[in-house]
Amino acid sequence: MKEKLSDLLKAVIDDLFDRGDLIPEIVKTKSEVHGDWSTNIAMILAKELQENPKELAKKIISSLPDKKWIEKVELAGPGFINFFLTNLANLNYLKDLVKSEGSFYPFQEKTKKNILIEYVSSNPTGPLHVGHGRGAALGSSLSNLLKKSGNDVLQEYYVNDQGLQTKILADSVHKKYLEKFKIDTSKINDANFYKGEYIDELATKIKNRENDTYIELKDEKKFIDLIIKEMMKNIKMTLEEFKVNFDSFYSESSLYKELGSNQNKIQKVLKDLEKEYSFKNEGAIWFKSTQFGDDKDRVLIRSDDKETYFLSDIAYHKDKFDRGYDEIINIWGSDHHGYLPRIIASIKALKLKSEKLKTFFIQFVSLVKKGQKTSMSTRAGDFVTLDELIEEVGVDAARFFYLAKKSDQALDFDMDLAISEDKNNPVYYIQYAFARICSLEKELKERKMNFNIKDGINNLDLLNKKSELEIISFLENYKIIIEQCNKNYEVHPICFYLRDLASKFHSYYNSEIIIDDEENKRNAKFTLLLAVKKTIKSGMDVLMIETPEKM
RNA sequence: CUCCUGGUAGCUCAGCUGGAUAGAGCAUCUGCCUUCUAAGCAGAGGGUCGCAGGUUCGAAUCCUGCCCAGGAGGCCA
Repeated sequence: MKEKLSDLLKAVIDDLFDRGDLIPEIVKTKSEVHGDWSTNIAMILAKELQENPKELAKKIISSLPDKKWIEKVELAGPGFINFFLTNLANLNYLKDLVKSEGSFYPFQEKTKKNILIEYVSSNPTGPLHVGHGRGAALGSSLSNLLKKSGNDVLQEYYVNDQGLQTKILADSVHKKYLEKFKIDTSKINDANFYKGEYIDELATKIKNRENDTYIELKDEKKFIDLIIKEMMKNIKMTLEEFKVNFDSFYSESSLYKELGSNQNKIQKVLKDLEKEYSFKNEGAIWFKSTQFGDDKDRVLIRSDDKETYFLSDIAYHKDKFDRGYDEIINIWGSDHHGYLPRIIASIKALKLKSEKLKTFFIQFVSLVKKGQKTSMSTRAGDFVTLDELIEEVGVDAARFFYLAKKSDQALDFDMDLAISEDKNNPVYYIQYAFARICSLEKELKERKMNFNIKDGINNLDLLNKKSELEIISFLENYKIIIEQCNKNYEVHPICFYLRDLASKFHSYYNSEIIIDDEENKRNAKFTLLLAVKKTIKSGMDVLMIETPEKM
């Protein structure tokens, strides 16, 4: 409908003002006194043409061709043009929705994009915690959204299996491992070792499986690889449980592999940068990132000749660009925001198109229980790992609560609310709406009545109560929300929309007998409910949250 | 000190790419189950959109300054 109105207006504006390039903004009205759709185009033009907006609006309105689907057009307020459509026209969206085969999704991108999205990428030095969960939920749902909209999406996890932290991890496990053989480890300085229970568990596991093979570390690299592999195994299990499916795990250490001609991806990128944008100072090699807007220059090779994490990350980003994506999305924890300028600087220095890179930041998560924020420390009783959170509140609630808030805002995760099984909990509230519709369909069958969609579609005009017209109109908002989400790379509006839709349904359910004695009306009502059901399913599918048929 | 995020109802948050009377939910108060799931619904009260300026026909939304909260500023990752 929006498109039809937009085309209509565009033609008129081109005619009157020779401004066919102007795309009029058409919005759904908030109040019915303003009609169904509205545009502020007259006020926009007024500014440009230095004319009275009301006069312009009048001119536009009188030039609009008569259409049978438009009931009336009104000039309102300072120059709004409000469109009132016929009830029949307002049913078009609903009809298309109901007729759609299988699952429903209202939006397709005009030009398909090839997108790489990287998220979670937590260091394999510990299990995923509740902070990672937020990135996991957002990244997977966003990927899903973009995919459904017709893009090719590759989801990638960057594994930091290289460098100091991995060595500390391996040493931490090794110490515990030695202790299993009653070997004296008191001389080992474990001040910065990882301490969690998982370290001990891993040591036990390795002892049980490999026996005393690693008491003497002849091949440290092999031991580190083994540890990382085990850590990643657990992380992958958690992700799978959380419905997060990566297409690719990109290992940092693979960047160090020789490509032939005695060079790896890191050395190659270093060479590129050294040509113009590097200098030596105090034994280290620096990148002149200040030339590209960074606050200070950054070290690429430390004075002990080791590569910095930054350098390998440049190589990683270069590789992402080389793989030929139209868009490269990073979802990072907000504590990395200061890191972005130097990455952008490196991309520019390598003469790559930095606009392709979109980085989104996720703010911190704190858990709230009985009104108290629980600290993120590993103290007993605190829920710190994602596994524990899932066990406590379930996958559905966890995903919803993560997703229901703008990601660049700090999240207070209300555990008690997430567990509650009543209308206070939006997840249950939405799922309950879906289950209620399913239950009605079941009840209909039990009463030996069947639902005839064709008949329902033909009798939709019988739905003329205020509550019915409101739902019919609101269904179309879903399409607008989905479009907006694609444009802004966000999913939280879907959560809010689904809650509102569920609310409108529950209200309708309470005010109307759905299983109407009158057959035509009954079919029309069930057609409307089918549309609600399909829309809830569609939204929940994007979020990857279950919609049980019975609760 | 510099740079990011944010500050909207008692609480948790939408709205922020400028538009019509600022929206939800929770909590509070009042009603609704012999009727398709009360895991629900209807109604009421509740606001200097942090503060002060500016831009304009119009500002919660954009700009500037200030206040408050959280975060970031390693040859760590």
